[in-house]
Amino acid sequence: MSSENPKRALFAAFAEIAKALGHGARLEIIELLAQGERTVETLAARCGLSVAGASQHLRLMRRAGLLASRRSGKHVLYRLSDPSVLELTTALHRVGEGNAAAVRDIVRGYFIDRDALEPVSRKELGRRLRDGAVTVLDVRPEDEYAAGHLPNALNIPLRELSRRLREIPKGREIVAYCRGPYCVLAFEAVTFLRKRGLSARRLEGGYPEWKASGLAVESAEAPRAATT
Amino acid sequence: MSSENPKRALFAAFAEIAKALGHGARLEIIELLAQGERTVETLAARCGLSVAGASQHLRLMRRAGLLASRRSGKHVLYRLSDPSVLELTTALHRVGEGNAAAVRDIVRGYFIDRDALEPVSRKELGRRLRDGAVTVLDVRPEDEYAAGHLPNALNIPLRELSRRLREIPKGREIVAYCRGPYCVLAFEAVTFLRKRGLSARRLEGGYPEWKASGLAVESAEAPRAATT
DNA sequence: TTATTATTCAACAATTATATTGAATGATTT
DNA sequence: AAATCATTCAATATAATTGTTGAATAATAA
Repeated sequence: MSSENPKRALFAAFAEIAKALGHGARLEIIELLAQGERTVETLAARCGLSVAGASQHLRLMRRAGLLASRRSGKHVLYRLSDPSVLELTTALHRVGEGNAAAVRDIVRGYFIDRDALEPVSRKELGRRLRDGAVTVLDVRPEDEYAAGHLPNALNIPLRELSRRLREIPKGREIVAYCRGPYCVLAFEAVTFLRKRGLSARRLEGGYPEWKASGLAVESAEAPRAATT
Repeated sequence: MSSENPKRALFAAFAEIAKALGHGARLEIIELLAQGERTVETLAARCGLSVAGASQHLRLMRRAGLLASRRSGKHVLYRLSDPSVLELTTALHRVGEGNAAAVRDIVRGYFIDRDALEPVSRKELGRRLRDGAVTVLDVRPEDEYAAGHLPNALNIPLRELSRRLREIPKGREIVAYCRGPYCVLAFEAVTFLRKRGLSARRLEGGYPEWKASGLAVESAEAPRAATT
C-alpha cells in the first residue's frame, strides 16, 4: 500500500476513494444513504441490485472510507461515514453540470425545461416558512420521510400523489422536495401539480442538502432506521 | 449512453467523471495542471509516464470533462477545464483525510509530524505580507514559478535550496509553498531550513489554492506555457 | 518536398472490476 | 438446539481498464 514514494502512495489512496465513486449504482446508494441509515436489503431493492451485489458495493465503499456500518439485530445499517462525503458528491455534480457534455444533454432532455421549474432556494423557503404562507411537500417514500424531513412538511409519496391530492391545502403555494438535486421525484410532482392548476415549485436540492445547511429538521418519534 | 432511466443515465455520467479521477497518475496530472497549462511531454516526464501513456490518461480525462486542451505549434497544451475540478479534488482530499485509514497512515508516516510543520493560513500570510515582515519562498521548479506565483515570492527550487541558501534574507521568517496540500516540496524545504537554524513555516495549500482564493498573483512577463 | 518533432491511435497481453450464483456466517426467534 | 433471516463470502465467467509497443497524424523546420 504505502510503497516507495509517499506522494505516489497518497495519490493512489485518493484514487481508491474516487474509484469507489466510479459506478452509477454506488452513487445511487450514496444518494439514498444521504437521507439516512439503510439496510443492505433496502438499498438493494431501491437500486435494483441483488442483495449480494449491493453488499459488494457497500463493502467496497466502506473500505474506501465513504461509508460506515453498524449492526442492529439481524440487520446491518449503512450510513455515510462523514458529511464530507456529501460535499464530495456535490462537487462531482458541479463538475458534471459545468463540463461533461453528456450530463448537460441528459439534464436538458429529461429534466424538462429547468427554467419553468426554477427552484426555490433554501434561504427563500426559510423566510416563507416563517410567514407560514407555504405548504412544504415531501414526495419521498414514507420511510425516508420518517427518518427525517423539513419542519411541518406534508408527506405524500409521489406515486400516491394523484390519489391523495385532497390532503393538500388549497390556495397556498406548494414547495416540493425529495432526495437531492438529481432526484426526479420533486420534478415530477411539480409537473403533476401544475397540470392540476396548483401553484407548485420545487426546492433547491433535497433533504440532505437542507440538513447539511444546518437548517431545522424534524423526524418521527423513535429515531429508528427504515425497515422497508 | 442516455438509456432507459434518466436518473440511471445521470448517475452513470457522474460515475464516468469519478472514474476519471480513479488513478494515481491522473490525480498527479491534475495537481500539475492546477499550476498551469502543460504539454503532454512535460506531464509524462513529471509523472514518470510514457508519452503515449500520458496521452491516454489525458484523453480519458478530457472526455470526462475534467480537462481541456489547445494546440500551440507542435505542442498540445492541456489545462483544467474549470475551477470546479480543483474543488472536486479538494473535496476528495478532505474525505481522504477524514476517513480513509490508509491516507491517515501515509500522512502520519511520511509527512513527518504535522504539528511541528503547522501551516500558515493564507489569511495570516496575507496580513504579514502587508507588514512586509516575511520572506515568501516558492520551492517549485522554475517553469511552474514562471507560470504564476505569489506576490514577491523568491523562487528557489527545492533541489537548489542547499546551494542557494545565501539568497534568502537573514533574520526574517520564511514561509515556503509549493504545488498544494499534498506536495512534499514545501515540507522538505521547511525541514531543511529549520535544520539550518532558520525560522521557516509552510503555507497552507499551495499556489493553486492561493489563486483559487482570489488572492493576488504575479507571473513572468509573457504568459506563455512551460517548455520543459 | 522531405525530415523532424509532438501527439495520438491501434493492437495486444496482463490486470482488475463486475455480475451472478450458491454456500457460509452471525444473530435472532421458536 | 433448530430454524429463520439478513448479510457476507467464494467462485466463476464476462467485461473493462491498464501498460506497452509501434505505427499513424499533424504541425513545423530544413
